[in-house]
Amino acid sequence: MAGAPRNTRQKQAVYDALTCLDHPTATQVYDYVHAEYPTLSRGTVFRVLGGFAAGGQVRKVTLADSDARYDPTLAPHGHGRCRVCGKVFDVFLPDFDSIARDAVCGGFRIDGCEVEFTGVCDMCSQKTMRENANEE
Amino acid sequence: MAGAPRNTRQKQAVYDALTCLDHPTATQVYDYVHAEYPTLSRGTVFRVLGGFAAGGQVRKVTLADSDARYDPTLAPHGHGRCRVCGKVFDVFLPDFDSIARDAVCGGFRIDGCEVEFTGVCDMCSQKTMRENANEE
DNA sequence: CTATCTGCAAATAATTTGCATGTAC
DNA sequence: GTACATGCAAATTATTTGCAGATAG
Repeated sequence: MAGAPRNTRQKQAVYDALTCLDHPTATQVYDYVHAEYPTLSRGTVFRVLGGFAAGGQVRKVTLADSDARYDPTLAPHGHGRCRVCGKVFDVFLPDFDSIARDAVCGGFRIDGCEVEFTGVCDMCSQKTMRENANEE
Repeated sequence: MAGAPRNTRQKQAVYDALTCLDHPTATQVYDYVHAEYPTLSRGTVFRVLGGFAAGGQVRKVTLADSDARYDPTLAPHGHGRCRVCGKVFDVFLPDFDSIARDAVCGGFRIDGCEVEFTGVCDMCSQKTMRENANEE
């Protein structure tokens, strides 16, 4: 049988990066931790993140038009992504679980649900309005 | 300004593949069309699929733990993915649009919503039940 | 004709993996 | 001391791109 995972400086650094950064990709995590630990390698970052995801300590989030992101927030929630600047937001749905309940369909036993909203964030839509005003 | 897209044998073959295959990845489309047109290249498949997606003729669907898939069904719907066999199902939600309405949050202007359910499909859960029965 | 499209091959870029060494416990 | 973890580099794989020649309209 497999032994217990061990606590290492590298795992701690990767986890810390997840809480400091905002829905980072593996590469963004690597850049962050590599600045502090120059020998911490890409392979380790991917392995550690994969281990966290498999162990349920973090959620691996796959959104359209971007690499996999890692999210330390475990409470059920969806994500919004700004089509303009790419920023990712947590979206806490008022009645998340009912979405799955309503969608049950013949024989498919649902045990998870990911929701992604695309749109334009506040900052980007204001910037667009300003630019349109200048053109007229 | 850009001229109108042209109709080519290659585009037709790629679109046909989308309707024959079931939520295929670009590589699955390539394998399919390449069998009939041995010179049709990977680059063309990716370019054609990207063009279809940009033009709104097909939906590019990004699910967890798999490459991008392409879906010719344009009516709003979500997707279910079997964790065991990987099969992808269309899931027509009873009140899809209300999900987005309920989730509006400060300043983020939602214009699209993707929903992915994970679970176990009918065939795989029956197989599991059979295997458990044999062990006892 | 000519702008768009395609084939091909090379370039990117994310992620995975093998293996020898390091280290948590 | 031993099993798990890391560093490094090479391998894999999806996707993109540059460019010269083909072709739709």
